[in-house]
Amino acid sequence: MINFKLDPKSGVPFYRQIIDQIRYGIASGDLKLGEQLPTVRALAVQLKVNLNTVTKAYKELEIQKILETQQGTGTFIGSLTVNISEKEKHDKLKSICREFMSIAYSYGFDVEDVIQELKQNGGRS
Amino acid sequence: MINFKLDPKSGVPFYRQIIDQIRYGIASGDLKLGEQLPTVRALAVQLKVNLNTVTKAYKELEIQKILETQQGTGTFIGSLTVNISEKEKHDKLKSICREFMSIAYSYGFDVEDVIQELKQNGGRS
DNA sequence: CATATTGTAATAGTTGTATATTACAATATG
DNA sequence: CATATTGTAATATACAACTATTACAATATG
Repeated sequence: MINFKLDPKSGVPFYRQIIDQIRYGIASGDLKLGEQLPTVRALAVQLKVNLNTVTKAYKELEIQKILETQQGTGTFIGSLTVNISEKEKHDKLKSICREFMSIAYSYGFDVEDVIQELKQNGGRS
Repeated sequence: MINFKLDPKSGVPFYRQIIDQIRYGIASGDLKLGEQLPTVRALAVQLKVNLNTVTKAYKELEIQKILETQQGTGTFIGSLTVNISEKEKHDKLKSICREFMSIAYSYGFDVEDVIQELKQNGGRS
């Protein structure tokens, strides 16, 4: 199961964030074939977004055969193997890091400060 | 000087990508105080986006005192100083990093991945 | 069978993003 | 001074994203 998390500051549409997290979850083996995802209503409540937003994400993945849905039952991981290219992964990492540093910089931190902190506490503190 | 690049697939608005790249550039030492940025028109042409889009990015950074602009002359990296106490600063850094990593985790990236990326694009100068 | 649960659909309204276009204002340059 | 260059402003248009709301359809459950 994924620990879904939305970042409102990222500029990335919510439904895209949901889609990506599911895709990355499958690709990394974190989500397995047949596993049930949260219901559209449950995830909407959890993420504090509208029902339609979750629905849009699930539906797009269903069209891509990545998810399988059954009305009245739920939404499940389909059998389609998800491959995420190294380039796409790297682009995503870059995008996340840029946003990270953009925020960090606004508090006066530079890359070294952040690296130092991450090395020390692993972001857990 | 930054090698600006937009990723239309990322979902991040163009103007936000421009902002992030500039802030990242400063935080990584790639952009130095007083350095001139491309003119709004030049960057618009280079990135193949509308003049207004670049303007929006520059203007927001100007409001935040990160850039300084002079009509007829150009746009330059300003001197943003942040004054908060050391303890407050460190607490902030910790909380930012925690937030960073929780998002990175949801995409399957770990601390090492992030550190690696930050080192790559920050240690270049 | 009755009811709850799950996904689906449709409509309307608001906000944000980006484009195109035109024009003006301030500064630099010859 | 004349002109080019740079940032600024204003308007209109189109589309995407998100929300709110209501209702329906298919399946599961007691």
